Amino acid sequence: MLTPDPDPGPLDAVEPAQAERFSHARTAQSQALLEDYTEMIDDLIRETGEARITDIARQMGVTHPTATKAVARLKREGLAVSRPYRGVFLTETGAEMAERVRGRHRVVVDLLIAVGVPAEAAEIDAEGIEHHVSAATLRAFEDFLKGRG
Amino acid sequence: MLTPDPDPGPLDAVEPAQAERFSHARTAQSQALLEDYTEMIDDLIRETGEARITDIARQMGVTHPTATKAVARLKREGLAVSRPYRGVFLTETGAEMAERVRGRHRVVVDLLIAVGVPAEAAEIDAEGIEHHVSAATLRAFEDFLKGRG
DNA sequence: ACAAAGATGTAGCCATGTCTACATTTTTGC
DNA sequence: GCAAAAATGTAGACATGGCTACATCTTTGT
Ligand SMILES: [Mn+2]
Ligand SMILES: [Mn+2]
Ligand SMILES: [Mn+2]
Ligand SMILES: [Mn+2]
Repeated sequence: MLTPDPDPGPLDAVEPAQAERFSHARTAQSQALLEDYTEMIDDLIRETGEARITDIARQMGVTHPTATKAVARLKREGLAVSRPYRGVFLTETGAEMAERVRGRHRVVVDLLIAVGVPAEAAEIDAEGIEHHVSAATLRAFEDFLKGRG
Repeated sequence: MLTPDPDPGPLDAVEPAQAERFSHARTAQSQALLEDYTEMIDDLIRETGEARITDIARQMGVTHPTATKAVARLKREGLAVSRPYRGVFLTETGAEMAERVRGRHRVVVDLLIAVGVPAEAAEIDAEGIEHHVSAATLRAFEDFLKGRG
């Protein structure tokens, strides 16, 4: 192809950006499970003093081997530690993630409610939405909420 | 355990609802890929007259075997049809999904911008957020936007 | 018409995340 | 202290969604 641009068509210019967006969304999604488990384990520890595999599984709505595998991934990624037949604990990194994720979750729920989403729908949808809220978007949400005191 | 409620703890009441939310988010996520491919194939057909595997792959930012597998799933779910070495076409069901998904995507982007999210961040984040926006939330978004002329 | 280039198909690898089934360990209740 | 119950571990199946490598078909250019 010696003429590299034989009528680009309306799509060619937008293509790379769109592909990048899809790719970005896939990456965000791959973090979602880690974020949810981390936040939830932190919740369990705060509220019950420990996070057992059974509790984690029940809270996530999965079977216990699924929870075990998820915790294995958390450990592999340096977010949690655990020893056989003992509870799961967050590393410092994990605790920081839990902190950050909890705050973002709350802001997302509040934002949804602030624009008129019914509370129950806000709670449900936020659980998925939160993982795709970037730092820039989070900041905008916070500013919007602030301007409503 | 004869005493089935030996101090419920603050968490037990909230547990089932939370598990249900996580479960709901997982289900929504399993639809995300179908929605994105369907919308995007419809875009390609509108703008270039057809949707070839290579174009689909490039637009999604994946390799062509990945696109082929995704299209196989679309066909299996009754959203698309295709024949070897020919383009991909949407069924009536697929076209309806594309229509719905396109509208929701636009509303999500507009809502994000309306609450102050920078346009580029809105475009990026919407690609992931959209799949977790329920009918109730979408309606609220539309109402909010309406009340802004 | 035909060779080269491009598009598509297909096989098979890997990682993730779900499950069921079964084994083992720990905790509980008496 | 010990048997039963509960919790945890582990194996292995299945589905999904990425990828590379290679085979085959179609389109293009001369
Ligand atoms: Mn979540
Ligand atoms: Mn959350
Ligand atoms: Mn999307
Ligand atoms: Mn979209």
